[in-house]
Amino acid sequence: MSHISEPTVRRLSNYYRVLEEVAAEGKRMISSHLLAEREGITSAQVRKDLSSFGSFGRRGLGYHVEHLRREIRTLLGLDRRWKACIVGAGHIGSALVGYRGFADQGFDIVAVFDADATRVGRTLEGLLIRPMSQLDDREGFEIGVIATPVRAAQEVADALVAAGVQGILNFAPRKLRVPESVMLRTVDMTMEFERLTYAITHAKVTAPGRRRAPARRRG
Amino acid sequence: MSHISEPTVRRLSNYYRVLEEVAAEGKRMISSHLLAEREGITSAQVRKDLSSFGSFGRRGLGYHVEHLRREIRTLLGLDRRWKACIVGAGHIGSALVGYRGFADQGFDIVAVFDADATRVGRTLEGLLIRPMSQLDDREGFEIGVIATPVRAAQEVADALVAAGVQGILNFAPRKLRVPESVMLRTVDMTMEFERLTYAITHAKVTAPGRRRAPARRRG
DNA sequence: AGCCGCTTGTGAAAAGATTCACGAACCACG
DNA sequence: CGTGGTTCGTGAATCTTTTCACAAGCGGCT
Repeated sequence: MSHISEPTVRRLSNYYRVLEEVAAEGKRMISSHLLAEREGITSAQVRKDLSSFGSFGRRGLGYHVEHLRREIRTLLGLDRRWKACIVGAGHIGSALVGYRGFADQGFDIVAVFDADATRVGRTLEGLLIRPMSQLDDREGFEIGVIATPVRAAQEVADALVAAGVQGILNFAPRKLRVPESVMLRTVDMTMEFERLTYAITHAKVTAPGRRRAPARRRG
Repeated sequence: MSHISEPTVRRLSNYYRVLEEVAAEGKRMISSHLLAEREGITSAQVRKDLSSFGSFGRRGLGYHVEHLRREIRTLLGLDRRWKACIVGAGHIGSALVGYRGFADQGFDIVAVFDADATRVGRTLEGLLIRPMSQLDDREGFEIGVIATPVRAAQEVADALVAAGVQGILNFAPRKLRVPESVMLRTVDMTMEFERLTYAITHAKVTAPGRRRAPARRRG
């Protein structure tokens, strides 16, 4: 486990998702080939990815679904719960507070802050919207979510850093500056839209050579 | 412009964002070095990316901000408006309908559909929530957004394809199958969370061997 | 004009990621 | 116990992306 690349971590999440499905289907073991087929990648990729963390499979048998699932769970840091707060109670903030997917993966949203005095005092999914002044290091937030307009994002990031968070999930479409010790991920939905319109715009004029899917293995 | 890599398109969006900021600051020209600095990448990367689409800069001067902005705008397909519909009027769907960032980039959400009869008939930001049965090819939607629970996602994708969309933006955490002619982008927020917890979990171990820990400051 | 300080565009080199291919491990079964 | 049918783990090869480094173009100045 000398160094793990970004793509590998992304795929780890995908494998985890597939393993949950496969477990629900009642399978005990799964081969790298089957796992790969579900993800549309090669089996060698699956084995390389997993082997960079340890030797989880058994030759001739494949991977034990439940065991591998638990290993990945631990690798991703999902074997515990995370205490998070959301800053910004607008459209996106509201959606995130209500999004079940987060709680399901160990993400406990325990506070919501907003700079807008007209929102403070109301509740969101039973959670009180509190003023920014109350965002400090006394509650031990581990993760902060930025769901504010872009102009407030850097300021909020600074406040979250001051509050001692270990990681920030930023939904504002701007690169933020945080200390190296604080992990940051920015999810820019506008950018996803742009990547889609780029693909649509350029798909039309592309010759029928090699396009998206790298390999259409089975018919 | 033989073939453009995914990372290049992603960075194109970033450059576009920076150019908007720089234009707002009143600058006329910008060098690859300055552009790179804002993005935390190398200037060679910027030049390579841009030069793969054409020769937009001037030696000795840099890039003309307004001109480059327009070029990228066209490249990304943002020089026109896109007619989109959203399927799923839950938390995420509601947030997307209300999100100004989309309209600002040329994304017109003209319809919202939901399978839940109790939601149909209500309005969201002044937009009527309509039954799935009304999702067909008569309104010429170009882009479909999936904001439904994961179990409905594939079915909705099929319906969107049948309705003739050219691209799908999927917020359900599952890989979907669509014809090659339909562009698909999946945004999995749960995965972003997992990547963040992975980073936090593994950052604590100060990479033994690789590089000397420069910062031993506790955050 | 000629020189200087900059900056782009781009082959070549380096770094990084993916795929190939094969030895080794494993179970089943006679 | 040996043979056959699987499948993992992994070095080597291939493919992709990034970085380097430098010729060529540009404006300004003398």
